[in-house]
Amino acid sequence: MRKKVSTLSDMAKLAGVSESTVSRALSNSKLISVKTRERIQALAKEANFSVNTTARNLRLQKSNTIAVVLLIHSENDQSTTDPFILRLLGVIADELTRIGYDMLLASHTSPNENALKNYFDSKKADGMIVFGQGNDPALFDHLLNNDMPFVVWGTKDPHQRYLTVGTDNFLGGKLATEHLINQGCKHIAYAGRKTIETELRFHGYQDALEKADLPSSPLIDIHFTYQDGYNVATKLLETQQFNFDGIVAASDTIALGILKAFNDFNAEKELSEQAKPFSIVGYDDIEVSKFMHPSLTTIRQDTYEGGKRLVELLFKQIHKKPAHSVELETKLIERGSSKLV
Amino acid sequence: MRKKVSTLSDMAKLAGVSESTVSRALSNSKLISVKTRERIQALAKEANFSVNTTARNLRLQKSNTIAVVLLIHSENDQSTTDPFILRLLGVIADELTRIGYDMLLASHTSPNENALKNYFDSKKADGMIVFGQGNDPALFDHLLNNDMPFVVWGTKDPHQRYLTVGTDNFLGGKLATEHLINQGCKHIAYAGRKTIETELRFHGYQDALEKADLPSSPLIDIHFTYQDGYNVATKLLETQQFNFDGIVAASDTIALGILKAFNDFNAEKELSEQAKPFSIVGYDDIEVSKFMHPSLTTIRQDTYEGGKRLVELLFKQIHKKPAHSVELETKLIERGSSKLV
DNA sequence: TGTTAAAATGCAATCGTTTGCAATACATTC
DNA sequence: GAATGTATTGCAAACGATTGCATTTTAACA
Repeated sequence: MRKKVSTLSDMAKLAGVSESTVSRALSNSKLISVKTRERIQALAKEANFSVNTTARNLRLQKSNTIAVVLLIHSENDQSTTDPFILRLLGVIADELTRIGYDMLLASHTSPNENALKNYFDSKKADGMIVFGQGNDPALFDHLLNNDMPFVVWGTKDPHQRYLTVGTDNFLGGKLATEHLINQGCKHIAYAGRKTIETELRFHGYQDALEKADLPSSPLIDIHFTYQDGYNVATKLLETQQFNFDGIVAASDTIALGILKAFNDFNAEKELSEQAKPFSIVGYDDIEVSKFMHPSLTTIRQDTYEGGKRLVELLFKQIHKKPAHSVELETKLIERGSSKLV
Repeated sequence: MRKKVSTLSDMAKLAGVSESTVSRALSNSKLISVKTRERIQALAKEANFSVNTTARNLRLQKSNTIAVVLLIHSENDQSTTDPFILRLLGVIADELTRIGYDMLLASHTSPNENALKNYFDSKKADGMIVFGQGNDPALFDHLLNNDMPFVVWGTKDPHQRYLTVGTDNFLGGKLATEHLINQGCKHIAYAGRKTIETELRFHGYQDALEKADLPSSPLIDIHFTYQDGYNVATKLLETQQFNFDGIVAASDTIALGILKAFNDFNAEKELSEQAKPFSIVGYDDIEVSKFMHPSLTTIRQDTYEGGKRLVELLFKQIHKKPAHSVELETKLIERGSSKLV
């Protein structure tokens, strides 16, 4: 095997020209004659040479990398487990790969301004996509003040100065609830948590009930996981506190957990002791929801569209073009789980 | 706002010392007196300074980054959709973050040796974790020959010289099949594809049947998605070719797709026309499998353990320590879906 | 063939760190 | 106070690419 050529200067020697010429030839500059350009490109391919991105980035003062940051706010906030978030990450990865950018994935447990800012200061990333708005509205101010490009997945709020991509959570909560009302449900509960990102879903739920003159129950506090949905619902069932004919779940995972708890519970009971069926609507439309039996009625948050828009919006900022938060279509997907009563 | 200090030289001026001193102080070198060291560190914190990683990496000839590469072999091989892979990615991201490394995520549609090698040549990554062994055994040779550290998720094979982490696919297929046999199934089908990674599952299936003197059917070709499981099964049901009392599915997604097809089919038919129930075992144990009704019997591939081992094994290589492929525990998780007959 | 403009190439500075070595400061001892 | 040794610090050369400007080559024309 020939001595490996790993730098521009190696290539220069190999081709008998200067480093500048090689550099220009490889970037297809028309300063270089077509003949030498092609010759050098062929040579590079043959020698299996590719420029050192680190050096290149240093010189160009950019990183060609987008940081995707998961802000973890509590023990139970397992973003790296959530199928919806994971799917969204997959889409983003595809998008970034497509346009030639690298994706840097990191999760932060106790996020602070500097941790985020550091991605830019240390020139690790040219832009950032953040999951988890959290409860610290000042968290993003540092970034904003130094105009570092970033987008947040989540709810748009007039008070926030940063850009977001997400569905209309108020509308989502409302659509879900209205649907259950139309199905004839009278005692509708809301299962989930009140995070900044999802609080509006709960308000949408309350609003719909109010307009229909139906009572709203206090929120059933459940983390966004299958397991917690299952645990909490099981407890309610066992203590006979599970007396709803409709449930609005803050995520599909929660909804599926609850459904499972219900099925398991009834499976072990005599007919007389069984809990009564109920209708349920989820949120997200993760892929598996369609394949449950009964399939899950839910509010779709289109992951493909969402991922694309996040990237698109981020690059608008990077290129200093005008940009506005986007609200994805917020749509009820009607399936089997809401026809159980 | 004071002029922002963004380089070592800025810091040097600020502190009234040389760049070298700042550099050493920040890396806690004992060459620098404790007093100035602390002073400078405080100053850096206050000025919100952090070293430029790009420059640092160039100088140190490393990237502090691990590339995670998804090799996509066909249109239908949607790794970025697969819940099992996505979950594994989440674990890896957590692990890498924990030890202070960045994770670079990329998918490649038409992988070739150079595309992979390029991550090292261009100094983008110090190591690589690969998903998708594919059908080109020579694909990794370039990497091996230039001893670039990488690990592959998948099946261990004596012919392969590279390191892998994964379950014992032969055993997995066998356990799944034996379990169905023990449940009394007589006509057991295998649903999935024959990729390098999973071919052994099929052989395990065949082996178990052979040992039990039962006939094996030809493989039902299904891509590793819910949807394809659903589509193919539906077609079989409609053409009355669905006459198995047991199915070994090559993934949980396939299994769930099939179950759904079955449920949907029977829901629209008269009792007399309904397809007969069957037992089914999946593969992976994705989280949702536990929350199906009936819950899915499956072969667990522990994602947490798997992710940790991948990272661990990779770093053994990076640090030039002896390393061997690891085979994760391959275990049948018995649940409801295999007691249907 | 000589002159001039245009095309192609090369020189050298720069991006922000780290680190071997040289240089300075300080403390210690006689 | 001189001499020695030890702690601290600074100088300057890398790391590998890009690019404005200077320089050379080529082409074109008289």
